[in-house]
Amino acid sequence: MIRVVVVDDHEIVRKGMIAYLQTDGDIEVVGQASSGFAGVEVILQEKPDVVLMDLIMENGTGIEATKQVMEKFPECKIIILTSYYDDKQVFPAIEAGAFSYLLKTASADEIVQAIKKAVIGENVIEPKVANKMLTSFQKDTLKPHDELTPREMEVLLCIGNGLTNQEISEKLYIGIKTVKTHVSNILSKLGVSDRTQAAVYVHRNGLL
Amino acid sequence: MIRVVVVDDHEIVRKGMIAYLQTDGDIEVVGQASSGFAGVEVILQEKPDVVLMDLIMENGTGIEATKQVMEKFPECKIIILTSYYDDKQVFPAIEAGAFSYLLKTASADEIVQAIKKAVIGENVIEPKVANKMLTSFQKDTLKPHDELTPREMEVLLCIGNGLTNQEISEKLYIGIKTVKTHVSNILSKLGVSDRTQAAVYVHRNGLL
DNA sequence: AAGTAACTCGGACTTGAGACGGAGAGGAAA
DNA sequence: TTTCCTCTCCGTCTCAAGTCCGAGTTACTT
Repeated sequence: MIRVVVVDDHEIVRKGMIAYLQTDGDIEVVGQASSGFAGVEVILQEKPDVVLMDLIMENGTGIEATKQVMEKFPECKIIILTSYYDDKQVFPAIEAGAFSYLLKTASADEIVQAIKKAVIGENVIEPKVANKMLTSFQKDTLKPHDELTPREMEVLLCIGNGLTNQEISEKLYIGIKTVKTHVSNILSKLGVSDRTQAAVYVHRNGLL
Repeated sequence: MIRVVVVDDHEIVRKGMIAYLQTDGDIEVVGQASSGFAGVEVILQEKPDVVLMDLIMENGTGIEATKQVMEKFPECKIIILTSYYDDKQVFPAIEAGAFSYLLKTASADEIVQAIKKAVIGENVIEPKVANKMLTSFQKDTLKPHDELTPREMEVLLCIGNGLTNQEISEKLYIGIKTVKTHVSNILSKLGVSDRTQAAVYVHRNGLL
């Protein structure tokens, strides 16, 4: 039997969730709470295998509750349930030690599956959230030129080939003023101060 | 006996040379001429083993004579004798088929040795001329930046790192005017038109 | 003694580069 | 619809860059 605690300040959500979970023969709801503060008490007392935790609550956020639980009871698998995938608290929740991260748009069955996976060590991350995480992690290894627009990249490569603004404007069939605008944007995006350094950047990063 | 023909428009040189060569028991002077034109006639008639040919003569140059002889009598070893090592006709002479290339500053004994070496297939090239030939051959594989002075190379590498003239002047403890002078010289030596192209050159040739 | 090459600097000059601010057109997403 | 991004372009302005000229200094070679 999988021992579960449900923490959510919306009573209707909490009750409904519990009712559904009880229909599954492998799951036993051993506790519930309507705030993060109360949730920590219940969890530390019942020592459940899995916790379903709402992220946004009136009395103490899910983040704080998660942190406190992980400090004293790190074996616990906390599944975060939230309404918005672009919530700014996604990453703090992960950092706090949440094990899985689901949206409330997920079907009841998905939630059950997430609980069962949690006990065997598999975490479930909502695709859109996973995407956000991925791009976030990549941001550390993100090269400055990745934020260049396609047109700017074209111009940058021209600079890397030693072309002047005039030559670039002729090659790309645009005005020299436009080239200057692109160059200015490129320089500030790359964090360099002139085209020569931009050319050096191109070759140092093997863009050619 | 080594059969030799001497071609030189200066009578005193010709006579002196012949007189000296005759003192060597292995050499026999079988003909002489005071112009390239006449020289060809004598050579084709006498079929000597070796020819001592002056490069600069009034009637037909040694170059032309050498070419004509090599066409009809290629086995002949023609030794070019000239006064100046930086003569512009050095390479045309070699191309025409001259076998050895000596300066008139060479000692009489050196000339005799050159003759004896010629018959056994060894050619003798004046060191300075050889040097000129070498650097000439190397010029094909010579990178433009090889002719940069050490200081210019320093400046070029700075450019390759994206430094401005001001920054270079501070790094090398010289005036910005001096930097500009170096940059100008660098650009013309590399055959590029601005510092950006110079920076590209640096990276394309792996100078950093 | 004379020549050559490298390094240094000066002044005057032209021009390309880049910054700054503004702006319109088109497309994609909320 | 509105917002946002991209691409496009304009004018103005400042300054670094580069050219062209000359010139003085070493140091090495002839």
